[in-house]
Amino acid sequence: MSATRTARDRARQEITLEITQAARRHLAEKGAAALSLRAVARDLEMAPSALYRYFPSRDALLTALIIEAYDSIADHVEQAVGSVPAEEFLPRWRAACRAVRGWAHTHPHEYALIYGSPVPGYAAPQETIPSGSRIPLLLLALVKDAWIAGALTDTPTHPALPEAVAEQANRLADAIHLGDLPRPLLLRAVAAWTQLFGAVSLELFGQLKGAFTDDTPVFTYAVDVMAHSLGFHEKKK
Amino acid sequence: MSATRTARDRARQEITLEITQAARRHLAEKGAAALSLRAVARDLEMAPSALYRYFPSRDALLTALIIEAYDSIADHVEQAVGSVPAEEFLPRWRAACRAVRGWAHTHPHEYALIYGSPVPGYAAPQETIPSGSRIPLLLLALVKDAWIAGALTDTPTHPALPEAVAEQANRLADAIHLGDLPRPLLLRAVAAWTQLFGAVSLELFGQLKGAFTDDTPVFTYAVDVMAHSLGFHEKKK
DNA sequence: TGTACATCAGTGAACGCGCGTTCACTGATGTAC
DNA sequence: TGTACATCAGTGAACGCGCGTTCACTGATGTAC
Repeated sequence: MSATRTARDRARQEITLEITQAARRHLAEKGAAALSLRAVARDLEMAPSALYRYFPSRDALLTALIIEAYDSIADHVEQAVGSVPAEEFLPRWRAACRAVRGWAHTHPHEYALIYGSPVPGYAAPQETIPSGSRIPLLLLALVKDAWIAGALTDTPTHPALPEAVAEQANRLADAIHLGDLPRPLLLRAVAAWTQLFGAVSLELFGQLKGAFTDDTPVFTYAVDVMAHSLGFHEKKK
Repeated sequence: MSATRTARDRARQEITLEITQAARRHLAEKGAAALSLRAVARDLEMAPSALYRYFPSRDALLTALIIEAYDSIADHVEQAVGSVPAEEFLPRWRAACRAVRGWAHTHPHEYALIYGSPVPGYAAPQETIPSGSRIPLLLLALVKDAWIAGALTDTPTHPALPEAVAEQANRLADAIHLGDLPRPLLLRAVAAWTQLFGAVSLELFGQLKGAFTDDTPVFTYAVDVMAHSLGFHEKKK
């Protein structure tokens, strides 16, 4: 029967897991470029050819790791946001940003794999999109929730939206069901997203080296400036 | 005499140039990871070992390319900014941002080399810092000039600067002689810088894929939002 | 429950590739007298 | 100006490395009767 799990099935699942775990360890320690099938096989004391029973190619293994990494950071952010009461919008926003940076710092190579320069000779397949979209969707949802709850200060109307921008904003809003979320707010949320990842990337990739002795307060402040520009604010007591 | 240039000297200089040019071509076509000494040597129809007369190692060649790339983008931005009258601050800002994105689009692999994930096994030496700092310094100078000219609207004071942030801002201002440029303004300029590169990187590295059908107007709008948050504005006629 | 065959995991050797770097060498260019 | 020696560019072979992938194979597990 189809529900019966044979010993083979079970072994297969376990070993697949062991392979991705070993691969993730290599990725974490040396980075994506140093990740080779042979190295993973050595780690597991298998013949290199044995891995081909589990992954059809190195690229397939890479894809699995990319999806894992996206899910790992998204889980981390979700968990951080979830630990703040739902109506505390500003703290939720801060928690999300802090979680992105925190994960990046504890998983630098994984971060580089998904948000750094594309791996040479590797084209990310469609399968990575759902996991890769989780964080931007989460950030947009956070903004939308706050807006619906009436918790944002008046959205700035300046600068006015040129036609072409409004069109792009409408398309995106339709695609991901944002309803009538004000378009300037939507665009600011996208900008906040780009800034968040820009700040983390520049820091992690060494571009900020020398500018500050401690990047943390600067990042935290930048997050608050972003939050402010989105209309988040401290609750009145 | 020391001023005399022998044929050997001249040849050496020319060939060094040919090597970096060939290397840059490889970099532009296939990316940094595919850049090998042997491939460059093949291109120039030299023995691979001959390159060691010009560069002590592959890493030295990479360093040369990194510096070239930083200088290339900085030249491009400087030229774009320079072609706008000095007192037109908002147009200058827009020109700078557009130039960064434009260069990134025409030189994607070079952009990835300098602003993407660090090349595995390669640690950027100190020598790259002066060239790498040119753009941030240029952006900060632009903001400072506008401020000195009194061309910015009142700098927002909210959110207030926590002590730790003020300290970092002061250090940076001292280090690069920004005088009494208001600290919130300075920090917003840094944030604008991170957003600029964040937007370009996310777009170039494929994270925005699917969100918009045309990224240009969205980018342009984001630049104007940034400019607005820095106090840039259209001149009154 | 027992047997015959099909499926599948894993092995080990091999292929063909490209890489950075070293080394002893040849021959041309530069320099001191 | 001419000669003797030193410097340096470039060659070609070699070293040692690691990689992804293929293939014919053995032996264990699963399945149909």
